[in-house]
Amino acid sequence: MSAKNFQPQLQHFEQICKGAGLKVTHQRLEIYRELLGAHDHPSAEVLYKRLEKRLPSLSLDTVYRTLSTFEKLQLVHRVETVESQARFEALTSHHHHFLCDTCGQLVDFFWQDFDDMLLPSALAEVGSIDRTTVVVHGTCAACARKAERSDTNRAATAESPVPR
Amino acid sequence: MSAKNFQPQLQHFEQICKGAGLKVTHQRLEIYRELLGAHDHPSAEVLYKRLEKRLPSLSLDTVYRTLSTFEKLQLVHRVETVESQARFEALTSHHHHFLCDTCGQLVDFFWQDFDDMLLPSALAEVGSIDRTTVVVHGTCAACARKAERSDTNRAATAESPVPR
DNA sequence: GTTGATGCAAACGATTTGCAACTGC
DNA sequence: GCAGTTGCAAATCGTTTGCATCAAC
Repeated sequence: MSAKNFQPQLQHFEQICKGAGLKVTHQRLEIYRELLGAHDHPSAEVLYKRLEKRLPSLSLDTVYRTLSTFEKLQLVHRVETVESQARFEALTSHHHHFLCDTCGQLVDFFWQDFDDMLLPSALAEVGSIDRTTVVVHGTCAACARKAERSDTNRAATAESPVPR
Repeated sequence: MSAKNFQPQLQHFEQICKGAGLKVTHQRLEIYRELLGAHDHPSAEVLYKRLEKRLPSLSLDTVYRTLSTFEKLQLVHRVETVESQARFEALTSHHHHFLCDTCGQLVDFFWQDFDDMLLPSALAEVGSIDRTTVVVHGTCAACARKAERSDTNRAATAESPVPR
């Protein structure tokens, strides 16, 4: 699976930790490495299950605590879903999310035209802005196939204007 | 507070319920009315606290159950935050959210230029799209004032391109 | 009168916390 | 060696569920 080494990212990781006065423990290193190799926005629990093979003594609490720490360090993002379980991703290039409201699958996508836009100027008085994401809700192809019913007008996709 | 009557919306509400074969109970009516008048995206618990003055026998479970029902009926939206508590809003005209990462305050804003955009065509193969929202993360003016430190370069706001 | 809705209490699942043992620096 | 970190167990919090009672149609 994740046979990659991620040398440059891991060096950056160590620098961030040391810069913040945090110890580079085995657990932190492995949790971060796992998240670098994961592209499915795993939850704390999913990460834990994957890691316990490599780190038998690891505890779920540590995964939770470590992810919170990483979030403060801006090493990972907590992803917005509407589920009860939070899901995480290591910081990579800026992207947006398609979220299947049926199965919860998250798909990343890029959207340069959006990233180049100016936000409405009215936001200036609301506060200062850290980051802006688009969340597209819908039904993924697999779920649509499963639910194939008499729904004929479900074809609204990308070549029409943004729905609602 | 919410002395408004919302006659037209409430009639629409009754029609939706009856159309779905659901009884128009006192609780459902009042929960919906409260949400119509609330503009702060209350959580189930907050709604419950506001309503128990008017409906002393109301139970929190009913609020949870009723909100889930409303969501299925597309009468309300569950709002994306990163907190543990879900927050709700009655459906109105389409808008987007500014979310203060410090205090959790949600501010609605409108963005016609965005709503008119075409989504990236690559999304067509991912699935069908129901709705698209922009979530702007940042620090609201009040929190920024409280945290006023030596942060000088916090001025990035609306007239610059979308961050990241 | 039926059927679905409510209130209550108990269960549940995700996340957090206090504390003693441990480990990186 | 010390401060920060971990693992464990217990607590917490939001939310859901089973069931008997109750109210809308």
